[in-house]
Amino acid sequence: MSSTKYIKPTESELEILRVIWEKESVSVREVHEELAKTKDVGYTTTLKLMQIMNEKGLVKRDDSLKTHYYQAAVSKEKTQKHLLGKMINTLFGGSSTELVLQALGNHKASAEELEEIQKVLNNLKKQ
Amino acid sequence: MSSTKYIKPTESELEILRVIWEKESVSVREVHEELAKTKDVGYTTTLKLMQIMNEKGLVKRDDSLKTHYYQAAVSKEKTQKHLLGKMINTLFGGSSTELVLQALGNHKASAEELEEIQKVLNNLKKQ
DNA sequence: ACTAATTTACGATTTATTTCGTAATACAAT
DNA sequence: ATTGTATTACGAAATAAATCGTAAATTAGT
Repeated sequence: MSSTKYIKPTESELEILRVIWEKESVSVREVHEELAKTKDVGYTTTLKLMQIMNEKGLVKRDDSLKTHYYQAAVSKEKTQKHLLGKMINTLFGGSSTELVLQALGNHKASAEELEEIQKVLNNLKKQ
Repeated sequence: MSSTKYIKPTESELEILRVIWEKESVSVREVHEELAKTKDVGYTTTLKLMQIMNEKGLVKRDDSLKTHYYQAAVSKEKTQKHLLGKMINTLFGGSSTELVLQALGNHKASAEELEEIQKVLNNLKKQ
């Protein structure tokens, strides 16, 4: 029954989520300041997007004070999982292995990272 | 100089590309037939999208005959690489390892697939 | 040549997303 | 209280993406 239908964040919403995930609770100004570092965008644009995200249920808002504070309502992990799953299906014919091989092939990982992957691999092999 | 600026396919364009990548050369009808299996969409919609994709340079078109034939102008591998890279950056903080771990954790792979991954991993370790 | 069937071209509409201006509101400082 | 400053609310405009109807063109069958 849980009816937790997944809401796919748009590109801009994702940018905002990334900032929010970094902190516990943020004001629009803080998010905007962060976005403005890499992007030329107006304050009210950020505000509007965050309002929309609130309506969609992507974030939660505490409006008890003048300055509203926002928190993520969707976890980074769940979102990653969903979008990754979608990509696997639409772009890698449903094969996570294909994606993993592609990712390993094209981006260099450190020795430590390789060990981490090895561990996960070992665990999977046991089963 | 090659000025091959990467064009990001939209969702619908990607659906079409997937069909085209399967075959060498396809007509709009073939693509549409394929899409219609999973999606309720009109023929002219598919046609229009393919025309747009042609303008964008995502596909090439042979219009020497009445029925036009389309080929992919962007390879599956390059597209995968680009979109994957983008996702790693925007969603996994630039760490391909994080993505790999997430992918391995959430989708079950067969023993053969695990071996394939192991091989790649071994190669990477050597270097 | 005529008709029917299929295809492409064109353009309009709809829907989603992004953007921002202006007004209203709340608070702080004086 | 009045003024200034920062914030939110609202709505509209701009842009991008997806959809489809209708007309024109091409080909095949008769």
